[in-house]
Amino acid sequence: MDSDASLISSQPSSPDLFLSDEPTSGFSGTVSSTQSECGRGAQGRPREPLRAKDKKQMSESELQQLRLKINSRERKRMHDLNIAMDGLREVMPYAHGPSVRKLSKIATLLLARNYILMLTSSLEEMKRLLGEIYGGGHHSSFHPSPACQAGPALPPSHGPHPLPHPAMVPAVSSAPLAGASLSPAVAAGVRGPGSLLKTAGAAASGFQQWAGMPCPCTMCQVPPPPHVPSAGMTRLPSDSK
DNA sequence: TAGGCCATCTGGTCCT
DNA sequence: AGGACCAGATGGCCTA
Repeated sequence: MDSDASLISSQPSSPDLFLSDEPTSGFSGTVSSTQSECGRGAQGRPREPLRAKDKKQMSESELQQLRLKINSRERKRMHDLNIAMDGLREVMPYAHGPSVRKLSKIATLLLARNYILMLTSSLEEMKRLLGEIYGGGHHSSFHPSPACQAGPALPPSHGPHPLPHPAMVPAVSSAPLAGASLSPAVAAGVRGPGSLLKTAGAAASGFQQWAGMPCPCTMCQVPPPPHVPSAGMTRLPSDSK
């Protein structure tokens, strides 16, 4: 534990020092920029702990400089991750606004998963309904060709609901995220029940309405799919890691 | 005050 | 060699 690096870390650099190393505020937000900006020669080398030798050869200040550089990179990486997380929050069908507490990271991920499952289910339901409408004939207008499968299950302009979606809200803000093994706070998706929405009641009452109009999406047109919402948060085997 | 969430640092591992 | 990625540790902030 007492390595040279820990020696450095034992000298807590001031925040100013860290910030001055790289202006993260000016970062472009291109998540993949750090991966593609520098051309690196590809060569397979045996991985061995060569850092230890190098560290001993480096002076104290050089080590500190290296540490600051690495820390800065890691900070930027985490900032990129947070920006991506914010982008995910923006497209989630959840009430946004100053009066709404921001979803936590774990809640965002779980909600996103739920949302994807819901959309998948909606698409399947749409296909089924179209199949019924146009008859069961194999030459009906509805044929699940690859091109049509990418078709408009929802209008292209159908963005995220300004209000919590009926299929999403219960899963996040009140009902247990069907993962069950999550902590209550995480399962609630917010820091404390009822604290996410100051106007939770109003939001909940807007279920079948979408911006004052009947919601065009299939979730509001047809009964909720039997298997998705409740099973939305069932944990994958890999989740249990 | 305990618990949750988060940012940051850090060392290790993997990849190019 | 350098960078990305990952996970553990730590401390601060906030809320019930």
